[in-house]
Amino acid sequence: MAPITRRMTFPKVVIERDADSEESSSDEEEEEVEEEEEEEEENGVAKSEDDAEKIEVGLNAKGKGKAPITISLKKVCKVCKKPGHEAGFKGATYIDCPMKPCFLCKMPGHTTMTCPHRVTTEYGVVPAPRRNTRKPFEYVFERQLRPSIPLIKPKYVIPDQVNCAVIRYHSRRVTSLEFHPTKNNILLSGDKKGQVGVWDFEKVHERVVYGNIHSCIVNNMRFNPTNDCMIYSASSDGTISCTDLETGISFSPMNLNPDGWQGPSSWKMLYGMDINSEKGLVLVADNFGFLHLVDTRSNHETSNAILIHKKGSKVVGLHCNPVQPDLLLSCGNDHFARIWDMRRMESGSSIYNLAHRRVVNSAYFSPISGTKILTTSQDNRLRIWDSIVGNMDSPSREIVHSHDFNRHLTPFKAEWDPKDPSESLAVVGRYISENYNGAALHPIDFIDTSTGQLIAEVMDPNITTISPVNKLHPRDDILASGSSRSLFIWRPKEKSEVVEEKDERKIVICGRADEKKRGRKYGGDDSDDEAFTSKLKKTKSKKRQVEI
DNA sequence: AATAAATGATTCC
DNA sequence: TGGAATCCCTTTAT
Repeated sequence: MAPITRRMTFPKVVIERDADSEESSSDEEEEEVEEEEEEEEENGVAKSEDDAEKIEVGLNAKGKGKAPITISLKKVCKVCKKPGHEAGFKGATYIDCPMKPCFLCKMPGHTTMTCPHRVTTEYGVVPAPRRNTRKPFEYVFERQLRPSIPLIKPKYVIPDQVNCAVIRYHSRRVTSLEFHPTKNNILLSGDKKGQVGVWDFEKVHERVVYGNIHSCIVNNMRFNPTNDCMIYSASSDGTISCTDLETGISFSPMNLNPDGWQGPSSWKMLYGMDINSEKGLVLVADNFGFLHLVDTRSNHETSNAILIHKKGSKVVGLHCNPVQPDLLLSCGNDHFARIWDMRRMESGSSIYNLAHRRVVNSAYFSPISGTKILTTSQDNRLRIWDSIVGNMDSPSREIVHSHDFNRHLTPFKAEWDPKDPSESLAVVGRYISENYNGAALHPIDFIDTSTGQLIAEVMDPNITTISPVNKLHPRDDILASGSSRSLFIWRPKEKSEVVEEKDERKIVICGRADEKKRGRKYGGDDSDDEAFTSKLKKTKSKKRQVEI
């Protein structure tokens, strides 16, 4: 092995193993340890006989004259740097550092393994006991107020099997998804690089990627309510683009960086965006706390920007109420979601301010009545705010759920199922992994927000990456998810039951324009690959697989 | 196969 | 107040 040849040139090295000895580890030591880590590599499991052991390595003949270098080699937790335990993957199961608060619920005293909120692998298990603030008379009250509430919850149809996919469709990770408002089989996808994809997932191979619409992250996309062919997109390049999907030709009704790059302190980015069709407005919000309005007819900014969140903070989400066009919901990095009356939009005039403990990744009105709000916060909690039953001082329910990653991944956003008449089903990707039959997978969770129950966790052994971006189809039982650079379409399993052995899922593996041609994992060339299953299974990641 | 980089909120000084 | 340091389950390319 390489280390041996390398050591030939080194002076005599003395490695000291003293896992049990009490000695504060200094930074310099750790640097050195890296150098000789191979000694322990072979077996991740602690070998107790190695403790307090001194190893001499090196060439005595050549090392003569030079002073031996002594290296202290201790088994140390990579998280807290303390000896006695180790955090990290053991096979497909992650072992937490016990010195840190729970990675899931953030409370001290236990790890995710023993967390009362831990999601188990069985469907429908209540993740945790949690307070129910609603008294019985409130339920009666709710029934009187909203007699349309179905008495019996409909049975949820969960799209839980990958039906088709485009692998490596985008050149960077997927950041936003949108279904076409009328054409049932068209999915729009935006990525971190600014590209926008249009995919006909019924005819799996029909796909287009437009690369010249934005220069960086596509944060949000909306169809023009009066013209199905046109989309608006908001990007971190500071522009809104209006693009004709047929031709790919676009123009920018708004550009907040007309003078180009003047440094990070002045560069404006657009995040939250929504369209108010009643008022003919595109609403966008930037990374400095401001809301901007663009008239959809003139395609020009209508008024001055309004400060709606803490000055200098990112406003990541905007949502217009589906029933009351005057109501606007915003959320952002100042740890608040805020409700506004569009008729009186001025700084500080929000009707309600919904407090969170961390950044609020998303806030959505419930899709049918618009009376409930679902928020996703980086404190690992989903919250439901019910304007009819509860007041807006505190959420009517908090659901602990793992989604707190804030770099490298697109932020997680829990979204309502637009088809659920009871307005309770929500979908959200999960960050933390679970050992599923020896593979560490990150499922996509379906949660009944009225009970906090995990209704379903969907996953596929071929998808080893996290799926932070998820969208439920407005009419069909279809889930679209963006995982890293790939797109997946899920349908209910029962619909594909006929083909149990012969898997008919369609996967298209495509390269990208700027990708270097080199040996490909998935074999073949950039052409489509229908018989994906066998190939994918051969190449699927082994890194977190354990022998069973 | 090992590693670095991309990248963003938060904390600390 | 602002810049630097820090941070637990990533993903990708080299």
